[in-house]
Amino acid sequence: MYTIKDVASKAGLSQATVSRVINNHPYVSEEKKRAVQQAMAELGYVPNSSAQRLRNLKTKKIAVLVSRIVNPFFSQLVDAMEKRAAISGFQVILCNTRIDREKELEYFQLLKSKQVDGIIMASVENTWEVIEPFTKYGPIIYCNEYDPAARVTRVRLDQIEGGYIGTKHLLDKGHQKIAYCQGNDSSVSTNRRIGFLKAVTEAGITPEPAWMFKNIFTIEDGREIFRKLHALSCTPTAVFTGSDEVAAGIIKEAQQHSWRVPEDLAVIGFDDQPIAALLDPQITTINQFTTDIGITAMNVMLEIIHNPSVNKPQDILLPIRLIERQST
Amino acid sequence: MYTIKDVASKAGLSQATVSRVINNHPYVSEEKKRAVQQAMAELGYVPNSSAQRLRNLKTKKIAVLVSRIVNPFFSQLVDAMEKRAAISGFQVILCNTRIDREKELEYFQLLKSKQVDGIIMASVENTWEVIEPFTKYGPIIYCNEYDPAARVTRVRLDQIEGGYIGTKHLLDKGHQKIAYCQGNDSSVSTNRRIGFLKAVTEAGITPEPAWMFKNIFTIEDGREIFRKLHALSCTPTAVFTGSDEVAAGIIKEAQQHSWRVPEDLAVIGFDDQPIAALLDPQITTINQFTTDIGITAMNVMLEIIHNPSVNKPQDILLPIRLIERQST
DNA sequence: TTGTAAGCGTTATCAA
DNA sequence: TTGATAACGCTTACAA
Repeated sequence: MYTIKDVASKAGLSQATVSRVINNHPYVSEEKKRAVQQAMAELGYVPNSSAQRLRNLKTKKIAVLVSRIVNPFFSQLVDAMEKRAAISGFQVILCNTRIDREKELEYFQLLKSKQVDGIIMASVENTWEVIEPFTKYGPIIYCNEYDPAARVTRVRLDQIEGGYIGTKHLLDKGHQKIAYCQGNDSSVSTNRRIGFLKAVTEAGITPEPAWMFKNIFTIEDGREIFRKLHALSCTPTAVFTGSDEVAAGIIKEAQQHSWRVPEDLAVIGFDDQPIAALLDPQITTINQFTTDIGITAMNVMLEIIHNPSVNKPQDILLPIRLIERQST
Repeated sequence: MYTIKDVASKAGLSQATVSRVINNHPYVSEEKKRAVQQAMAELGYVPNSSAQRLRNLKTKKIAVLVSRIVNPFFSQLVDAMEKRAAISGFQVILCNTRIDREKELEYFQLLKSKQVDGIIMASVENTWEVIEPFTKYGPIIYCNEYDPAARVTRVRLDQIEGGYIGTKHLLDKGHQKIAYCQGNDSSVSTNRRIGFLKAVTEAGITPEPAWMFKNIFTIEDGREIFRKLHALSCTPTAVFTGSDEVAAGIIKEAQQHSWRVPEDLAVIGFDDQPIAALLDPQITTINQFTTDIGITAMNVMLEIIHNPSVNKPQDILLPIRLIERQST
């Protein structure tokens, strides 16, 4: 492995001059600059980034925490973030928490030990009390998560609105008996439920506890939900799922039990994943403009890193939209 | 930010002793060990990893290169790898090349500049001639890619067999006019084509050039393919797609043109992604045991990092299997 | 415009 | 069993 010293002696110059060339400093004569560049090329020299970081305390890396990378919403989000980051020469470290509090905490050490310049949390497992102490080691922002207690910048959708318009749509279609699925007790799920409850309450309906489900994430979870509903004496006529994957699972299982969708059971998804437009019936869903969220969040993070004084908690809301298809 | 110096003076000991405690060296008295640990805890000290790396030339990070993270095959693969890596205290850096040669090359700098301990290539854009020079900076292995010229360890599936059994299945169903889609000219695609050609040739069929398509990746690409086939005077009765996403696109577009699948057009996918079992008709596909590939590849990489002398090119083949559903 | 040299935080060698 | 100190490779005052 060649070092800056090797380049310097090969070019017959000092390390300082080589360093200046590497970092594009002014006040280097064209002639020496060329000599250095040639020496670097001949040796195939690449600066040791650990040494650079030790000096600069900058890593040009951003950690993105997601709970389930296999969820297309998250992989699309990470894709968008990575694209934006690359333009500014930053790399993304994918941190897959698997909905695990402890694992999330481990990832915070990345910030503490200066392995990343900032953290974007596209999922949040721990409470703000636990997370807050880490903010002094570097910027942390929330993306698509909302915790009223958290004093951080967040880029998000109005999930209350999302829960509301989705439920309102089912009510408008004449449904009175509506089941409700959600993931864990994240802010996203909690706010969607607030929206859901707001809509049904406005319609003068009392939500049925037996139709409210938690910790529902996957296609298989969706299938399970249908089997549970099917076993009840009194079944709902519609389901708000909070996820296209869950919706897909419910729909397939329902069809296998010879139920018609939406006639026997209306199902509404969330996210507008590719799958939503492919099923038969196509799934009515709520579009989150995933790419926009990712790019916006990364923009904010890069801005904060570039100019830490802008790191005042902001609340950036992006639009949300119902996409009516055939499953409702 | 606290350093080892702060811990040392707080504990009234030398930096060397603190370092020994951090690294679990022998010959530290229990008493001083406790003193150091207490000092570290009180300060909330975390070692600066850049400094550690500069000394050790170890990063505990592995770069995983994929061409499209939004492809569920890759996100599942990365998920499996990350899971295995985490068990050994390693982190995965997700490198999304977007099928871009230049971008892939940039990621190789990670190895050269000592930012990762190794690279797993789940996609390969450059030729072996271009990649080979980087192998002297650290271990590089191929995962699910096969280039006969490449002198690297590879964990892979027999893609020739995959192409063969998929095509054989269509032939067994009585199809004589079979179209063929593939991605770019990667080894995966190339080998599948070899298998495809082997099967049709054995059946005494001459492949029709107008039915052979390249650079087909997405659902939308699949839709486009159907429109192209539809416009031909002589249309095939079956399509080998090389991807469940592409298969899904073809099927949906065909249905929108009132073609029946599989009666008017049989379609076979690849990967056994969740989507394959959800469409109507469910997609016949070829299972790649994604999780197994990911874990195996990561196992191999960790072993090489742990003991570089084992880095002799091996060829590890994992099983492949046809999953017959309704689209053929 | 260039060079010298100190220092970033850690670990390993050597001496005590 | 502990401590002093020299690296690791790089950047940046400061001096020339």
